Amino acid sequence: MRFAPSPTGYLHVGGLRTALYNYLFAKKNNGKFVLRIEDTDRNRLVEGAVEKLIETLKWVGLDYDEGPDKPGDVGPYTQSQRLDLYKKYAEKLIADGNAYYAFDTPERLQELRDYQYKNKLQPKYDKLALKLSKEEIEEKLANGEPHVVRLNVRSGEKIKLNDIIRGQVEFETDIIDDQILIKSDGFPTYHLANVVDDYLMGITHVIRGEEWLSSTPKHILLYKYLGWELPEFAHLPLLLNPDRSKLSKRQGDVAVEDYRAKGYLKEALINFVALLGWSTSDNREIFEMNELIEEFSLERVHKAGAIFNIEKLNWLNAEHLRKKPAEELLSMLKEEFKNSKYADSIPDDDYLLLIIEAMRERVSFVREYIEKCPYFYERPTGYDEAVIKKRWKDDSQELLREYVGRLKRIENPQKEDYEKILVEIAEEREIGKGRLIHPLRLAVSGVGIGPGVYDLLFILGKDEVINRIETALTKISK
RNA sequence: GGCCCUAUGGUGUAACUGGUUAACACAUCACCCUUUCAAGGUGGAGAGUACGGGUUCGAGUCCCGUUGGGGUCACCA
Repeated sequence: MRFAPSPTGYLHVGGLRTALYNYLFAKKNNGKFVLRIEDTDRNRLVEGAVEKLIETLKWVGLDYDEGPDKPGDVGPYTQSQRLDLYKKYAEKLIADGNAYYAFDTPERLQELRDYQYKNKLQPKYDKLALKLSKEEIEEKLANGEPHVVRLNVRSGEKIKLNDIIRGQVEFETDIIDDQILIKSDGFPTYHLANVVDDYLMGITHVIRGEEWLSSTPKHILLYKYLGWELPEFAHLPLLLNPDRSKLSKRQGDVAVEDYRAKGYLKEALINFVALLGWSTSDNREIFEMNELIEEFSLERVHKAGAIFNIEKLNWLNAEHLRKKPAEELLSMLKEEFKNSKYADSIPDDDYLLLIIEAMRERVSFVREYIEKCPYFYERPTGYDEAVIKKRWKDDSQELLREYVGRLKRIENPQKEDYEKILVEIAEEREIGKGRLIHPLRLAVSGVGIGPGVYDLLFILGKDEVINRIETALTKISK
């Protein structure tokens, strides 16, 4: 198996899914997963793209057995380092009459296309170069005339493809163009390079996006002309924008790096992307990587394109986040703190651990451990007006004073103590606990929502609670 | 436009080789729980399976046609 991206700067989520399916299939079948860099387009090279790609792949946990930075049996893994190989096979194709040199100028090709377009003809190369005599070719080559190598497609044949996902697909060779195999700069095109490499690297299953389906017959022809056995093909459905067009940058984030930066967990991203076009018969939703490996099968990949629905990703993120052990959340949270406004005063571990448990069911992202409960890290800067209006009663002042009074008498109060004194007051005065709970929460946190009050009070601690209530008593009025 | 792929609620999917009122999850709404907010639980609304024919006792599942969507037609991958 292999994942063969071109280094254009970032890893597209569609690419992530392709990589994932390849990875899962390889792991499931005890095969190898190879990373190959397809950098044969010199015009689109992006500085540092390969490193970035590798880093991202590493982050999501798709480790490959062999790749540019992980030498193995079938290297090199970067196409620009395999040029002689492509040349060798191109020459073999030419020698066998299955490919040929062509010397057409871009202008002539453009004119040809314009003519064909105007006359509603199939746009294809007209095989003009095939009329050249052997001597003419020799001479042009000797003169160093710019040239390409084209695939010689005979018309009137049928190419049958048995796609694992789509079943049998047929193409007429008449509509297949004499694809350029070697460009005039000496680099191969994707078609040649990918076939040569897949064969030489022993790739048994080609799993790639559906956008490759229509050029597959060209690849099949190459295998045939080279006398090589065909690999299995599986063309994955595309990932779509909400308007059903191909997933693009214009309508949101498409780079894995973007989602990482936004705080999505790799577990959630992997889980989500796995479910875009694949499912188990019981419709299970939550998977860890090892479970995906266990369950995955190409036969259960859906055929139609899938819309990238961010709401479900958010839900999955919350699910995976909640599953994490406290220790792991702690280190992630501390990392998050470094980039927050509290970077200079990061609370100690014990304190954060309490918050983690109190907030666990209330957050979907790590950063929300900070954003959703700033009152754990600083005193309220104000009090929610709507909550004051709704919860602050005539007796609130007095009740809170009473609460503070009793709290002061307790040495080292535990969570139960905070509850006990509240219940006592409520019972003695024959009022509902809510009469106390809501003003208390407001006084101490400034807002009307959050973890259970007793948790809240206990975490803040006796001194802080007393201090905050006293401050609130001077500030809240109605 | 040619060729190819494709079509189940708003979204992602399920429904063994055709056989009960088309299931699950996300989102949405209501209720319960917790005197908060979440999480959790329960229930509701939401598709008669793009449309039209046909085969069959019976079709989301098979066949034909139509329509919609997508991909591809580069010296890009």
